[in-house]
Amino acid sequence: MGESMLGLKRSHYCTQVNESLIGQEVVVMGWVLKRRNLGSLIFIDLRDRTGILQIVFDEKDLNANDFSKVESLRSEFVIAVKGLVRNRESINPNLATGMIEVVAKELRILSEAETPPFAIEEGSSVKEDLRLKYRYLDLRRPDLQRNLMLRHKVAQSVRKFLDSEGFLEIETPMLARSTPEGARDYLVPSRIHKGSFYALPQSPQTFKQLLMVSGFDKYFQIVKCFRDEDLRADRQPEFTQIDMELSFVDVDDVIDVNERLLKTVFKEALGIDIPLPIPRLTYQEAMDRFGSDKPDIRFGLELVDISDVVQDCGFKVFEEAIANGGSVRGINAKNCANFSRKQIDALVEVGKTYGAKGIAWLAIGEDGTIKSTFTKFLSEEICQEIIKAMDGQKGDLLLFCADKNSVVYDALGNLRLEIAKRLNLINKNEYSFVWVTEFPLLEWDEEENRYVAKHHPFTMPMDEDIELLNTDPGKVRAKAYDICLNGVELGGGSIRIYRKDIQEKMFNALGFTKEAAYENFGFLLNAFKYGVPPHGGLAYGFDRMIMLMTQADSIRDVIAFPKVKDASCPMTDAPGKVTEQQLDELGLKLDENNE
RNA sequence: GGCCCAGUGGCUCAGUUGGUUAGAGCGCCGGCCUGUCACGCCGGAGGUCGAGGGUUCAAGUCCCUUCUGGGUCGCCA
Repeated sequence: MGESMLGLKRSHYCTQVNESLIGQEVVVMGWVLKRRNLGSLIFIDLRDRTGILQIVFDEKDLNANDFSKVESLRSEFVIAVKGLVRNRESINPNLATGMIEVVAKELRILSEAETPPFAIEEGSSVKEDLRLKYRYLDLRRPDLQRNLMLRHKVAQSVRKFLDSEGFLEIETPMLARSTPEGARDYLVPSRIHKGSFYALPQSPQTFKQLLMVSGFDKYFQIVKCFRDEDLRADRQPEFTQIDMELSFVDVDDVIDVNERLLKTVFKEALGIDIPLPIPRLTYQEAMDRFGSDKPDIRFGLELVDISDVVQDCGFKVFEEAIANGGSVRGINAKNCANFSRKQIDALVEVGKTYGAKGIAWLAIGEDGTIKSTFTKFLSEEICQEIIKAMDGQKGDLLLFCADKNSVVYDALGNLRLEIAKRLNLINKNEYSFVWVTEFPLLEWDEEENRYVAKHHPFTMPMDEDIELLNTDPGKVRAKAYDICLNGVELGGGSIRIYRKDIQEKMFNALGFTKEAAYENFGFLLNAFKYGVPPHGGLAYGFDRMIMLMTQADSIRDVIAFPKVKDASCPMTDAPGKVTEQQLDELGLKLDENNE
């Protein structure tokens, strides 16, 4: 920005103006946040990305022409001010620059502004669609500016740490190949190869493995990924991963470098000290205790398996669930026996949302009397055994789910979160990390009637489970791990298969023929013929990480230009129609319904 | 695709069992004001109550349809 164009050159950001500059001349530039017009004395709060600075315009210091320019100032005008820094007559303790002000000698209106459609101030509750339509204004809000500045800081911290550990940042293609398994791909039609499509990557997974084959040894990338699935508060169709891969490593090596990465980044960006080592739970432990593979361990309310106690209790719902291979588990909502019937029904509804046919409950009154939906089917003795197993005390509310295990975990795991929310058991300022390890390698897909990879088809089974691939694939545990923070899956990864014989067993278990495997992953399988190091890696959801660090309610608050729920952009109106000519060039035709 | 919630001046909201001319705060416009910082004081403009249909003597309010946004389940290896 040359002096010739503006006539002035900025000397300081707003909050760089401080008491050490008193008596000196400064030039500041920014947006008019507020004006307070006292007649022949006008105050302006000037805003830039660093904060707010008060400017004073005194009629007696300026000529009439200049002062009428000051009177014309409105919110969001962009101005340049040259003036002297001085102490304020009355200080404002709520402002970082509240001790001083700039008394203006010269004003340039660089740009006028219409009245914005909503007030640009922190914490104002403006509706989401309006904010996103005028995202460039929304982004002027100090909270969003802070979020994006923290995002920058974290990205730099990650780069610095990984560089110091010998990682190389290498870019991988955005125009890639569609692969089966996993999320729906965003497709990009090829003009040259009519009828063929690129896919935007769901992750750089195969490319980073190929980089290991090439010998790059330690790779990372902060990279956009794309998944054409429905959106959520914490899910966008395009999002950013911190992606990494290392050669000559096993599970503990990947965990070690990532624990140090997290510790460094949280220290540098937030000043928070993460104690190492981060606790670990196996997948099975996480499910049994918390009903979730991304457990929030900031509070108790753990699940208790009472299947042994109730397997012959006489209550059909419980007995049948166990007989069908499921279980009966419960959680003890401490001191919630006084919940109203309506409150309890609401909890039951939560369970039903997650597939439970019902939630049985038992309330132990302060006087020891028991209110329950199901004890009438039980003997007094079994009833007492259940209470004992649940550590039920006077005032407690016990909630039970009986079903196949996946439903029991899901229903109680989410009920646990709901109860914690209602009882305010969660300390918002606590950052509780946990590794979840030993994930199942495969899970049964009811629709496709076959096993599918829980992580991806290149995930290494645990050494002691490899033989099970042939005999009992569902029992095979993988060298796969997730890092969870406060009940959110922050990242995940695995050690990859680098041995041909194991990869063949894996494809076999997945029901892939050799031909199908080569059809989809031939380039990777071919590469593995030429000397592949043992390798593994991990990828973080970068947006989610920033969301947790900023305690934002939505992932949209940490992304500059996010999409709304239907994956469109209210500001640019993307996605949009294209011309006939564009379609012709691509060899595409829309059907009548979509023209 | 299912379910839940919300749409009332520019913004955020109130609006009773359906009942005169639909209100408030902020913002905006004009005037006054030399120490404000949520400046103050005076005056003013601004609404087909998301849209369409229905019930009714009468609809912001009740019913149906639809649109928009948010949340969630399915989905997301």
